[in-house]
Amino acid sequence: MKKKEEIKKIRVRFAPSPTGPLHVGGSRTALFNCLFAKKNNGKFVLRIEDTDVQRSEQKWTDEIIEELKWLGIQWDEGPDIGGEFGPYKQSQRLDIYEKYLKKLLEEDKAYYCFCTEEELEANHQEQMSRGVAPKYDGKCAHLPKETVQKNLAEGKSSVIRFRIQNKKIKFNDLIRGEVEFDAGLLGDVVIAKNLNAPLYHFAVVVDDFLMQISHVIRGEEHLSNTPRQILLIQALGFEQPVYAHLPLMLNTDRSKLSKRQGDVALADYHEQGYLPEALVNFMVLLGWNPGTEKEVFTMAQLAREFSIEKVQKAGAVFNIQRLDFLNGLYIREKPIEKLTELCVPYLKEAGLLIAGQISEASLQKVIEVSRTRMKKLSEISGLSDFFFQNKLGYDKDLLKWQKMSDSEVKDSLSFSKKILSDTKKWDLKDLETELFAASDKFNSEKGYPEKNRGYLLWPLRVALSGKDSSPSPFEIADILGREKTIKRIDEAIKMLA
RNA sequence: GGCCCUAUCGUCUAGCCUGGUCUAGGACGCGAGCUUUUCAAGCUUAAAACCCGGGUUCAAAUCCCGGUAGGGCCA
Repeated sequence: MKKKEEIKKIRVRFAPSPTGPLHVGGSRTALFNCLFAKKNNGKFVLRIEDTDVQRSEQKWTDEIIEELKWLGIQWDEGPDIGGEFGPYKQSQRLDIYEKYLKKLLEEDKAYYCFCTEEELEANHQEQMSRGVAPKYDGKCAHLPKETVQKNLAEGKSSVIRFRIQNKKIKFNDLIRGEVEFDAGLLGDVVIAKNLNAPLYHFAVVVDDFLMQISHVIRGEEHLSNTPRQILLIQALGFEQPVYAHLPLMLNTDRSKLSKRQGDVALADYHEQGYLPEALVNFMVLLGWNPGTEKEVFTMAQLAREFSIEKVQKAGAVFNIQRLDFLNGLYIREKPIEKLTELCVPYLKEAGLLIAGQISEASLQKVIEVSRTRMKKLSEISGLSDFFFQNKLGYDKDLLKWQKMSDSEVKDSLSFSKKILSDTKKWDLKDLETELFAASDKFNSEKGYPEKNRGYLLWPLRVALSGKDSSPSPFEIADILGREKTIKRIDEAIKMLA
Protein backbone atom coordinates (compact mmCIF):
# COMPACT_ATOMS: atom_id res chain seq x y z
CA MET A 1 0.00 0.00 0.00
CA LYS A 2 1.22 3.42 -0.89
CA LYS A 3 2.28 5.43 2.04
CA LYS A 4 -0.10 8.26 2.65
CA GLU A 5 1.17 11.77 2.23
CA GLU A 6 1.47 13.77 5.39
CA ILE A 7 -1.82 15.50 4.88
CA LYS A 8 -2.33 17.86 7.69
CA LYS A 9 -5.61 17.38 9.40
CA ILE A 10 -7.94 20.32 9.32
CA ARG A 11 -8.57 21.58 12.82
CA VAL A 12 -10.22 24.88 13.62
CA ARG A 13 -11.39 26.51 16.80
CA PHE A 14 -13.68 29.12 18.23
CA ALA A 15 -12.20 30.71 21.31
CA PRO A 16 -14.54 33.13 23.09
CA SER A 17 -13.85 34.90 26.37
CA PRO A 18 -16.58 34.27 28.94
CA THR A 19 -16.74 37.89 30.01
CA GLY A 20 -20.25 38.55 28.82
CA PRO A 21 -23.07 37.16 26.73
CA LEU A 22 -22.22 35.53 23.41
CA HIS A 23 -22.07 38.22 20.76
CA VAL A 24 -23.73 37.74 17.36
CA GLY A 25 -20.39 38.52 15.76
CA GLY A 26 -18.84 35.72 17.76
CA SER A 27 -21.67 33.42 16.83
CA ARG A 28 -20.99 34.06 13.19
CA THR A 29 -17.28 33.38 13.65
CA ALA A 30 -18.19 30.12 15.34
CA LEU A 31 -20.55 29.29 12.50
CA PHE A 32 -17.91 29.91 9.82
CA ASN A 33 -15.44 27.77 11.71
CA CYS A 34 -17.97 25.02 12.12
CA LEU A 35 -18.92 25.10 8.45
CA PHE A 36 -15.30 25.12 7.36
CA ALA A 37 -14.61 22.06 9.49
CA LYS A 38 -17.67 20.22 8.23
CA LYS A 39 -16.97 21.04 4.64
CA ASN A 40 -13.39 19.82 4.90
CA ASN A 41 -13.93 16.83 7.14
CA GLY A 42 -12.05 18.55 9.90
CA LYS A 43 -12.50 18.97 13.60
CA PHE A 44 -14.00 21.96 15.31
CA VAL A 45 -12.77 22.85 18.78
CA LEU A 46 -14.43 25.08 21.35
CA ARG A 47 -11.95 26.67 23.70
CA ILE A 48 -12.80 29.03 26.52
CA GLU A 49 -10.33 31.88 26.93
CA ASP A 50 -10.81 32.71 30.57
CA THR A 51 -7.35 33.90 31.50
CA ASP A 52 -8.82 37.22 32.56
CA VAL A 53 -9.88 36.05 35.99
CA GLN A 54 -11.37 39.39 36.92
CA ARG A 55 -13.92 39.44 34.15
CA SER A 56 -14.51 35.78 33.39
CA GLU A 57 -17.47 34.02 34.90
CA GLN A 58 -18.73 30.46 34.72
CA LYS A 59 -22.23 31.62 33.90
CA TRP A 60 -21.01 33.15 30.66
CA THR A 61 -19.25 29.95 29.72
CA ASP A 62 -22.52 28.13 30.32
CA GLU A 63 -24.40 30.65 28.25
CA ILE A 64 -21.96 30.45 25.36
CA ILE A 65 -22.31 26.69 25.26
CA GLU A 66 -26.06 26.80 25.58
CA GLU A 67 -26.57 29.41 22.86
CA LEU A 68 -24.17 27.81 20.40
CA LYS A 69 -25.97 24.52 20.84
CA TRP A 70 -29.27 26.26 20.33
CA LEU A 71 -27.99 27.66 17.05
CA GLY A 72 -27.16 24.17 15.96
CA ILE A 73 -23.41 24.61 16.01
CA GLN A 74 -21.63 21.45 17.10
CA TRP A 75 -18.04 21.01 18.17
CA ASP A 76 -15.93 17.91 18.31
CA GLU A 77 -13.87 18.90 21.31
CA GLY A 78 -14.63 21.36 24.05
CA PRO A 79 -14.83 22.01 27.77
CA ASP A 80 -18.17 20.25 28.05
CA ILE A 81 -17.26 17.11 26.11
CA GLY A 82 -13.50 16.96 26.52
CA GLY A 83 -11.19 15.66 23.82
CA GLU A 84 -7.68 14.58 23.06
CA PHE A 85 -6.10 18.00 23.50
CA GLY A 86 -7.76 19.22 26.68
CA PRO A 87 -8.29 20.85 28.99
CA TYR A 88 -10.25 23.34 26.90
CA LYS A 89 -10.38 26.15 29.40
CA GLN A 90 -7.33 28.32 29.59
CA SER A 91 -7.68 28.73 33.33
CA GLN A 92 -6.93 25.02 33.58
CA ARG A 93 -3.80 25.27 31.48
CA LEU A 94 -1.75 27.71 33.52
CA ASP A 95 1.08 25.26 34.16
CA ILE A 96 1.44 24.79 30.43
CA TYR A 97 1.80 28.51 29.80
CA GLU A 98 4.24 28.81 32.67
CA LYS A 99 6.52 26.27 31.03
CA TYR A 100 6.65 28.21 27.78
CA LEU A 101 6.95 31.53 29.54
CA LYS A 102 10.01 30.25 31.39
CA LYS A 103 11.45 28.98 28.18
CA LEU A 104 11.18 32.40 26.55
CA LEU A 105 12.66 34.06 29.60
CA GLU A 106 15.57 31.62 29.71
CA GLU A 107 16.29 32.12 26.05
CA ASP A 108 16.12 35.87 26.61
CA LYS A 109 13.32 36.16 24.09
CA ALA A 110 11.24 37.72 26.81
CA TYR A 111 12.15 39.79 29.84
CA TYR A 112 10.76 41.26 33.01
CA CYS A 113 9.65 44.85 32.83
CA PHE A 114 9.29 46.96 35.95
CA CYS A 115 8.05 50.14 34.41
CA THR A 116 5.22 51.80 36.27
CA GLU A 117 1.97 52.87 34.77
CA GLU A 118 3.07 56.52 35.08
CA GLU A 119 6.35 55.94 33.29
CA LEU A 120 4.60 54.18 30.45
CA GLU A 121 2.03 56.93 30.19
CA ALA A 122 4.68 59.67 30.19
CA ASN A 123 6.59 57.87 27.50
CA HIS A 124 3.45 57.53 25.46
CA GLN A 125 2.64 61.20 25.78
CA GLU A 126 6.13 62.19 24.84
CA GLN A 127 6.11 60.06 21.70
CA MET A 128 2.72 61.35 20.71
CA SER A 129 3.86 64.92 21.06
CA ARG A 130 6.81 64.18 18.84
CA GLY A 131 4.41 62.66 16.32
CA VAL A 132 6.02 59.24 16.55
CA ALA A 133 4.13 55.97 16.69
CA PRO A 134 3.79 55.19 20.39
CA LYS A 135 5.46 51.99 21.49
CA TYR A 136 7.33 50.65 24.48
CA ASP A 137 10.67 52.45 24.75
CA GLY A 138 12.58 49.37 25.87
CA LYS A 139 13.67 50.78 29.18
CA CYS A 140 13.76 47.38 30.87
CA ALA A 141 14.85 45.45 27.81
CA HIS A 142 18.42 45.10 28.89
CA LEU A 143 18.40 45.26 32.66
CA PRO A 144 21.32 43.49 34.35
CA LYS A 145 20.37 40.05 35.69
CA GLU A 146 21.11 41.14 39.24
CA THR A 147 18.75 44.07 39.02
CA VAL A 148 16.00 41.83 37.75
CA GLN A 149 16.61 39.31 40.53
CA LYS A 150 16.69 42.04 43.12
CA ASN A 151 13.50 43.67 41.86
CA LEU A 152 11.73 40.34 41.75
CA ALA A 153 12.92 39.45 45.25
CA GLU A 154 11.65 42.76 46.51
CA GLY A 155 8.32 41.99 44.99
CA LYS A 156 8.42 44.99 42.74
CA SER A 157 5.45 44.84 40.42
CA SER A 158 6.35 43.58 36.99
CA VAL A 159 5.13 42.15 33.72
CA ILE A 160 6.74 39.91 31.14
CA ARG A 161 7.49 41.40 27.78
CA PHE A 162 8.26 39.65 24.54
CA ARG A 163 11.08 41.00 22.38
CA ILE A 164 9.64 42.00 19.04
CA GLN A 165 12.19 41.61 16.28
CA ASN A 166 12.64 44.38 13.83
CA LYS A 167 11.59 42.68 10.64
CA LYS A 168 8.86 42.41 8.07
CA ILE A 169 6.17 39.84 8.64
CA LYS A 170 4.39 38.52 5.62
CA PHE A 171 1.62 35.96 5.61
CA ASN A 172 -1.00 34.68 3.31
CA ASP A 173 -4.54 35.22 4.49
CA LEU A 174 -7.12 32.88 2.97
CA ILE A 175 -9.55 35.73 2.55
CA ARG A 176 -7.33 38.74 2.05
CA GLY A 177 -4.38 37.31 0.22
CA GLU A 178 -0.87 38.43 1.07
CA VAL A 179 -0.62 40.79 4.01
CA GLU A 180 2.58 42.46 5.15
CA PHE A 181 3.44 44.24 8.38
CA ASP A 182 6.53 45.96 9.65
CA ALA A 183 7.08 44.48 13.10
CA GLY A 184 9.69 47.12 13.84
CA LEU A 185 6.83 49.50 14.45
CA LEU A 186 5.40 47.32 17.16
CA GLY A 187 7.32 47.63 20.42
CA ASP A 188 7.80 44.84 22.91
CA VAL A 189 4.46 43.42 23.88
CA VAL A 190 3.36 42.34 27.35
CA ILE A 191 2.61 38.61 27.18
CA ALA A 192 1.99 37.92 30.85
CA LYS A 193 1.41 39.69 34.12
CA ASN A 194 3.50 37.00 35.75
CA LEU A 195 4.35 33.33 35.26
CA ASN A 196 0.85 32.32 36.27
CA ALA A 197 -1.03 35.01 34.46
CA PRO A 198 -0.50 34.81 30.72
CA LEU A 199 -2.18 37.34 28.47
CA TYR A 200 -4.24 36.82 25.40
CA HIS A 201 -1.62 36.89 22.63
CA PHE A 202 0.56 34.40 24.38
CA ALA A 203 -2.11 31.95 25.48
CA VAL A 204 -3.72 31.78 22.01
CA VAL A 205 -0.45 30.98 20.33
CA VAL A 206 0.42 28.24 22.79
CA ASP A 207 -3.04 26.70 22.69
CA ASP A 208 -3.44 26.85 18.95
CA PHE A 209 -0.18 25.01 18.58
CA LEU A 210 -0.80 22.40 21.26
CA MET A 211 -4.32 21.79 20.00
CA GLN A 212 -2.89 21.38 16.52
CA ILE A 213 -5.08 24.07 15.04
CA SER A 214 -4.43 24.16 11.30
CA HIS A 215 -6.56 27.17 10.38
CA VAL A 216 -7.24 30.22 12.47
CA ILE A 217 -10.51 31.69 11.29
CA ARG A 218 -11.43 34.82 13.25
CA GLY A 219 -12.72 38.35 12.96
CA GLU A 220 -10.86 41.05 11.09
CA GLU A 221 -10.21 42.93 14.32
CA HIS A 222 -7.44 40.39 14.89
CA LEU A 223 -5.69 41.02 11.61
CA SER A 224 -3.26 43.53 13.05
CA ASN A 225 -2.59 41.25 16.00
CA THR A 226 -1.38 38.52 13.72
CA PRO A 227 2.24 39.67 13.19
CA ARG A 228 2.79 39.70 16.94
CA GLN A 229 1.46 36.21 17.20
CA ILE A 230 3.56 35.01 14.29
CA LEU A 231 6.66 36.38 15.97
CA LEU A 232 5.70 34.54 19.12
CA ILE A 233 5.12 31.36 17.15
CA GLN A 234 8.56 31.68 15.61
CA ALA A 235 10.19 32.35 18.96
CA LEU A 236 8.58 29.27 20.42
CA GLY A 237 9.48 27.14 17.45
CA PHE A 238 5.86 26.39 16.69
CA GLU A 239 4.28 25.74 13.37
CA GLN A 240 2.31 28.61 11.89
CA PRO A 241 -1.36 28.02 11.15
CA VAL A 242 -3.16 29.29 8.08
CA TYR A 243 -5.05 32.48 8.77
CA ALA A 244 -8.42 33.65 7.52
CA HIS A 245 -9.76 36.97 8.76
CA LEU A 246 -13.50 37.33 8.43
CA PRO A 247 -15.06 40.69 7.58
CA LEU A 248 -16.65 42.48 10.50
CA MET A 249 -20.32 42.76 11.27
CA LEU A 250 -21.22 46.44 11.24
CA ASN A 251 -23.71 48.87 12.72
CA THR A 252 -25.83 50.89 10.32
CA ASP A 253 -23.22 53.66 10.49
CA ARG A 254 -20.61 51.09 9.41
CA SER A 255 -18.76 51.00 12.72
CA LYS A 256 -18.03 47.68 14.39
CA LEU A 257 -21.28 46.14 15.63
CA SER A 258 -21.80 47.35 19.15
CA LYS A 259 -24.36 47.49 21.88
CA ARG A 260 -25.63 51.03 21.66
CA GLN A 261 -27.25 50.50 18.26
CA GLY A 262 -29.31 47.43 19.01
CA ASP A 263 -28.99 43.98 20.46
CA VAL A 264 -25.66 42.27 20.10
CA ALA A 265 -26.18 39.28 22.36
CA LEU A 266 -27.34 36.15 20.62
CA ALA A 267 -29.51 35.47 23.65
CA ASP A 268 -31.45 38.67 22.96
CA TYR A 269 -32.43 37.40 19.55
CA HIS A 270 -33.21 34.00 20.99
CA GLU A 271 -35.54 35.59 23.55
CA GLN A 272 -37.34 37.72 21.01
CA GLY A 273 -38.23 34.62 19.12
CA TYR A 274 -35.84 34.48 16.25
CA LEU A 275 -35.44 30.93 15.02
CA PRO A 276 -31.95 29.44 14.96
CA GLU A 277 -32.43 28.45 11.31
CA ALA A 278 -33.15 32.07 10.42
CA LEU A 279 -30.22 33.41 12.41
CA VAL A 280 -27.81 30.92 10.86
CA ASN A 281 -29.10 31.67 7.39
CA PHE A 282 -28.90 35.38 8.01
CA MET A 283 -25.44 35.35 9.55
CA VAL A 284 -23.85 33.20 6.91
CA LEU A 285 -25.10 35.54 4.19
CA LEU A 286 -23.36 38.41 5.94
CA GLY A 287 -20.05 37.99 4.19
CA TRP A 288 -20.61 34.86 2.22
CA ASN A 289 -22.69 33.64 -0.68
CA PRO A 290 -22.49 30.56 -2.85
CA GLY A 291 -22.15 32.50 -6.07
CA THR A 292 -25.58 31.36 -7.18
CA GLU A 293 -28.90 33.05 -6.59
CA LYS A 294 -29.83 30.69 -3.80
CA GLU A 295 -30.34 32.49 -0.53
CA VAL A 296 -32.21 30.12 1.72
CA PHE A 297 -30.10 27.40 3.30
CA THR A 298 -30.33 24.76 5.96
CA MET A 299 -27.30 24.00 8.08
CA ALA A 300 -26.81 20.72 6.21
CA GLN A 301 -26.80 22.50 2.86
CA LEU A 302 -24.36 25.05 4.17
CA ALA A 303 -22.02 22.34 5.36
CA ARG A 304 -21.94 21.11 1.78
CA GLU A 305 -21.85 24.39 -0.11
CA PHE A 306 -19.70 26.57 2.13
CA SER A 307 -16.32 27.68 0.85
CA ILE A 308 -13.97 30.06 2.55
CA GLU A 309 -12.79 31.40 -0.82
CA LYS A 310 -16.17 32.97 -1.40
CA VAL A 311 -16.06 34.92 1.83
CA GLN A 312 -16.28 38.66 1.36
CA LYS A 313 -13.51 41.08 2.24
CA ALA A 314 -15.58 44.11 3.19
CA GLY A 315 -17.56 44.47 6.40
CA ALA A 316 -21.29 43.81 6.32
CA VAL A 317 -24.01 45.88 7.94
CA PHE A 318 -26.28 43.91 10.24
CA ASN A 319 -29.59 44.59 8.56
CA ILE A 320 -32.39 43.55 10.87
CA GLN A 321 -35.08 43.79 8.18
CA ARG A 322 -33.48 40.97 6.30
CA LEU A 323 -33.32 38.91 9.47
CA ASP A 324 -37.01 39.58 10.04
CA PHE A 325 -37.81 38.50 6.51
CA LEU A 326 -35.92 35.25 6.88
CA ASN A 327 -37.42 34.61 10.28
CA GLY A 328 -40.91 35.10 8.87
CA LEU A 329 -40.03 32.68 6.13
CA TYR A 330 -38.97 30.00 8.57
CA ILE A 331 -41.97 30.66 10.79
CA ARG A 332 -44.26 30.09 7.83
CA GLU A 333 -42.51 26.85 6.97
CA LYS A 334 -42.30 25.38 10.45
CA PRO A 335 -44.46 22.31 11.11
CA ILE A 336 -47.44 23.54 13.08
CA GLU A 337 -46.87 21.26 16.09
CA LYS A 338 -43.34 22.59 16.41
CA LEU A 339 -44.36 26.19 15.94
CA THR A 340 -47.10 25.86 18.54
CA GLU A 341 -44.64 24.42 21.00
CA LEU A 342 -42.34 27.37 20.38
CA CYS A 343 -45.12 29.90 20.86
CA VAL A 344 -46.47 28.48 24.10
CA PRO A 345 -43.88 30.13 26.37
CA TYR A 346 -44.67 33.54 24.89
CA LEU A 347 -48.41 33.05 25.38
CA LYS A 348 -47.86 31.93 28.94
CA GLU A 349 -45.63 34.85 29.66
CA ALA A 350 -48.32 37.22 28.42
CA GLY A 351 -50.76 35.52 30.78
CA LEU A 352 -52.93 34.43 27.88
CA LEU A 353 -52.54 30.71 28.05
CA ILE A 354 -53.97 29.18 31.14
CA ALA A 355 -53.58 25.44 31.46
CA GLY A 356 -56.48 23.35 30.24
CA GLN A 357 -58.39 26.33 28.94
CA ILE A 358 -57.89 25.55 25.31
CA SER A 359 -57.44 22.29 23.47
CA GLU A 360 -54.20 21.50 21.71
CA ALA A 361 -56.09 21.38 18.42
CA SER A 362 -57.58 24.83 18.91
CA LEU A 363 -54.26 26.22 20.03
CA GLN A 364 -52.67 24.96 16.85
CA LYS A 365 -55.40 26.63 14.84
CA VAL A 366 -54.75 29.90 16.63
CA ILE A 367 -51.08 29.70 15.72
CA GLU A 368 -51.86 28.62 12.19
CA VAL A 369 -54.09 31.59 11.44
CA SER A 370 -51.60 34.01 13.01
CA ARG A 371 -48.33 32.80 11.56
CA THR A 372 -48.32 34.78 8.32
CA ARG A 373 -48.31 37.95 10.36
CA MET A 374 -45.48 36.92 12.63
CA LYS A 375 -41.96 38.19 12.14
CA LYS A 376 -40.80 36.76 15.42
CA LEU A 377 -42.30 34.44 17.99
CA SER A 378 -42.72 37.14 20.63
CA GLU A 379 -45.34 38.76 18.41
CA ILE A 380 -47.73 35.87 18.84
CA SER A 381 -49.37 37.24 21.98
CA GLY A 382 -50.21 40.61 20.45
CA LEU A 383 -51.49 38.86 17.38
CA SER A 384 -53.69 36.30 19.07
CA ASP A 385 -54.66 37.71 22.47
CA PHE A 386 -58.33 38.10 21.53
CA PHE A 387 -58.69 34.36 21.15
CA PHE A 388 -57.94 33.94 24.84
CA GLN A 389 -59.60 36.98 26.38
CA ASN A 390 -63.12 36.94 27.78
CA LYS A 391 -63.76 40.63 27.30
CA LEU A 392 -62.50 42.57 24.31
CA GLY A 393 -61.74 46.22 24.73
CA TYR A 394 -62.27 48.29 21.59
CA ASP A 395 -64.00 51.45 20.47
CA LYS A 396 -67.45 50.93 18.97
CA ASP A 397 -66.57 53.12 16.00
CA LEU A 398 -64.13 50.45 14.95
CA LEU A 399 -67.15 48.30 14.07
CA LYS A 400 -68.11 50.67 11.27
CA TRP A 401 -67.28 49.77 7.71
CA GLN A 402 -66.79 52.88 5.61
CA LYS A 403 -69.58 55.35 6.45
CA MET A 404 -72.04 53.03 8.15
CA SER A 405 -74.21 54.43 10.90
CA ASP A 406 -74.67 52.77 14.29
CA SER A 407 -77.99 51.28 13.31
CA GLU A 408 -76.63 49.99 10.01
CA VAL A 409 -73.82 48.25 11.87
CA LYS A 410 -76.35 46.85 14.28
CA ASP A 411 -78.37 45.44 11.39
CA SER A 412 -75.25 43.96 9.92
CA LEU A 413 -74.30 42.23 13.14
CA SER A 414 -77.81 40.98 13.72
CA PHE A 415 -77.81 39.55 10.24
CA SER A 416 -74.54 37.74 10.89
CA LYS A 417 -75.85 36.52 14.21
CA LYS A 418 -78.91 35.01 12.62
CA ILE A 419 -76.84 33.24 9.98
CA LEU A 420 -74.34 31.92 12.50
CA SER A 421 -77.03 30.77 14.88
CA ASP A 422 -78.62 28.76 12.12
CA THR A 423 -75.49 27.34 10.55
CA LYS A 424 -75.57 23.60 10.87
CA LYS A 425 -71.96 22.68 10.38
CA TRP A 426 -69.44 24.75 12.29
CA ASP A 427 -66.25 24.40 10.37
CA LEU A 428 -64.05 26.74 8.43
CA LYS A 429 -65.17 25.81 4.94
CA ASP A 430 -68.87 25.99 5.67
CA LEU A 431 -68.58 29.18 7.66
CA GLU A 432 -66.84 30.79 4.76
CA THR A 433 -69.37 29.64 2.20
CA GLU A 434 -72.32 30.61 4.38
CA LEU A 435 -70.98 34.03 5.22
CA PHE A 436 -70.04 34.88 1.67
CA ALA A 437 -73.53 33.95 0.57
CA ALA A 438 -74.98 35.89 3.47
CA SER A 439 -72.94 38.93 2.51
CA ASP A 440 -74.32 38.93 -1.02
CA LYS A 441 -77.83 38.54 0.29
CA PHE A 442 -77.34 41.28 2.88
CA ASN A 443 -75.94 43.73 0.33
CA SER A 444 -78.76 43.21 -2.12
CA GLU A 445 -81.40 43.52 0.62
CA LYS A 446 -79.85 46.73 1.86
CA GLY A 447 -78.95 48.07 -1.53
CA TYR A 448 -75.22 48.14 -0.80
CA PRO A 449 -72.73 47.73 -3.66
CA GLU A 450 -72.72 44.11 -4.72
CA LYS A 451 -69.05 43.29 -4.41
CA ASN A 452 -68.38 45.19 -1.23
CA ARG A 453 -68.42 42.50 1.39
CA GLY A 454 -67.16 44.77 4.11
CA TYR A 455 -70.72 45.73 5.06
CA LEU A 456 -71.26 42.36 6.61
CA LEU A 457 -67.77 41.02 7.20
CA TRP A 458 -65.98 43.98 8.70
CA PRO A 459 -68.32 44.55 11.65
CA LEU A 460 -68.38 40.81 12.27
CA ARG A 461 -64.61 40.51 12.22
CA VAL A 462 -64.18 43.46 14.56
CA ALA A 463 -66.83 42.11 16.90
CA LEU A 464 -64.90 38.86 17.09
CA SER A 465 -61.39 40.24 17.30
CA GLY A 466 -61.68 43.79 18.60
CA LYS A 467 -58.91 44.75 16.19
CA ASP A 468 -58.50 46.66 12.98
CA SER A 469 -56.39 43.87 11.60
CA SER A 470 -56.78 40.18 12.29
CA PRO A 471 -57.40 36.86 10.59
CA SER A 472 -60.68 36.47 8.74
CA PRO A 473 -63.99 36.23 10.63
CA PHE A 474 -64.37 32.65 9.39
CA GLU A 475 -61.10 31.59 10.91
CA ILE A 476 -61.86 33.32 14.17
CA ALA A 477 -65.39 31.97 14.42
CA ASP A 478 -64.18 28.47 13.61
CA ILE A 479 -61.75 28.59 16.51
CA LEU A 480 -64.00 30.43 18.95
CA GLY A 481 -66.95 28.07 18.47
CA ARG A 482 -70.59 29.00 18.14
CA GLU A 483 -71.24 29.99 21.71
CA LYS A 484 -68.40 32.47 22.10
CA THR A 485 -68.95 33.83 18.61
CA ILE A 486 -72.58 34.64 19.30
CA LYS A 487 -71.65 36.09 22.65
CA ARG A 488 -69.16 38.47 21.08
CA ILE A 489 -71.68 39.57 18.48
CA ASP A 490 -74.19 40.27 21.25
CA GLU A 491 -71.64 42.31 23.13
CA ALA A 492 -70.95 44.36 20.05
CA ILE A 493 -74.62 44.97 19.43
CA LYS A 494 -74.98 46.08 23.03
CA MET A 495 -72.29 48.71 22.50
CA LEU A 496 -74.31 50.22 19.71
CA ALA A 497 -77.57 50.38 21.62
C1' G B 1 -0.79 59.89 15.24
C1' G B 2 1.27 55.20 12.98
C1' C B 3 0.18 50.59 10.65
C1' C B 4 -3.26 47.43 8.25
C1' C B 5 -7.86 46.29 5.78
C1' U B 6 -11.86 47.70 2.61
C1' A B 7 -14.73 50.25 -1.47
C1' U B 8 -21.01 47.65 -7.09
C1' C B 9 -28.42 49.89 -5.79
C1' G B 10 -30.42 52.55 1.17
C1' U B 11 -28.75 47.26 2.90
C1' C B 12 -26.75 42.03 1.79
C1' U B 13 -24.52 40.76 -2.69
C1' A B 14 -23.48 38.48 -8.33
C1' G B 15 -20.01 40.02 -11.93
C1' C B 16 -13.66 41.45 -11.15
C1' C B 17 -8.86 36.47 -11.08
C1' U B 18 -9.44 34.65 -17.14
C1' G B 19 -11.35 42.90 -20.11
C1' G B 20 -16.17 42.66 -24.79
C1' U B 21 -22.17 38.45 -23.67
C1' C B 22 -23.20 44.44 -18.20
C1' U B 23 -28.65 49.03 -21.71
C1' A B 24 -24.60 45.71 -14.33
C1' G B 25 -28.13 40.25 -12.27
C1' G B 26 -30.57 38.52 -7.52
C1' A B 27 -32.45 39.33 -2.46
C1' C B 28 -34.24 42.58 1.73
C1' G B 29 -36.53 47.17 2.28
C1' C B 30 -39.34 51.07 -0.25
C1' G B 31 -43.30 52.51 -4.30
C1' A B 32 -47.36 50.67 -7.50
C1' G B 33 -50.80 46.95 -8.97
C1' C B 34 -53.45 42.19 -8.55
C1' U B 35 -55.97 39.31 -4.80
C1' U B 36 -58.99 40.82 -0.71
C1' U B 37 -63.93 42.52 4.75
C1' U B 38 -58.84 44.27 7.45
C1' C B 39 -53.76 43.38 8.25
C1' A B 40 -50.44 39.95 6.65
C1' A B 41 -48.98 36.20 3.18
C1' G B 42 -48.83 35.28 -2.15
C1' C B 43 -48.23 36.99 -7.27
C1' U B 44 -46.77 40.94 -10.85
C1' U B 45 -44.13 45.36 -11.44
C1' A B 46 -41.24 50.10 -10.86
C1' A B 47 -37.36 53.19 -8.92
C1' A B 48 -32.50 52.40 -7.19
C1' A B 49 -25.38 51.22 -7.71
C1' C B 50 -19.86 50.25 -10.55
C1' C B 51 -16.11 56.25 -4.71
C1' C B 52 -13.07 59.99 -7.65
C1' G B 53 -9.03 61.03 -11.13
C1' G B 54 -5.46 59.40 -14.43
C1' G B 55 -3.29 55.43 -17.40
C1' U B 56 -3.18 50.67 -20.46
C1' U B 57 -6.49 48.93 -24.45
C1' C B 58 -10.17 48.93 -30.40
C1' A B 59 -12.85 48.03 -25.63
C1' A B 60 -12.53 48.58 -18.18
C1' A B 61 -17.15 47.56 -12.92
C1' U B 62 -13.21 44.17 -14.44
C1' C B 63 -5.93 45.38 -15.35
C1' C B 64 -2.19 49.43 -13.41
C1' C B 65 -1.14 54.02 -10.69
C1' G B 66 -2.67 58.04 -7.58
C1' G B 67 -6.22 60.17 -4.50
C1' U B 68 -10.58 60.15 -1.33
C1' A B 69 -13.68 58.00 2.15
C1' G B 70 -14.92 54.36 5.78
C1' G B 71 -13.38 50.80 9.21
C1' G B 72 -10.02 47.92 12.40
C1' C B 73 -5.69 47.54 15.44
C1' C B 74 -1.89 49.77 18.40
C1' A B 75 -1.50 53.35 23.08
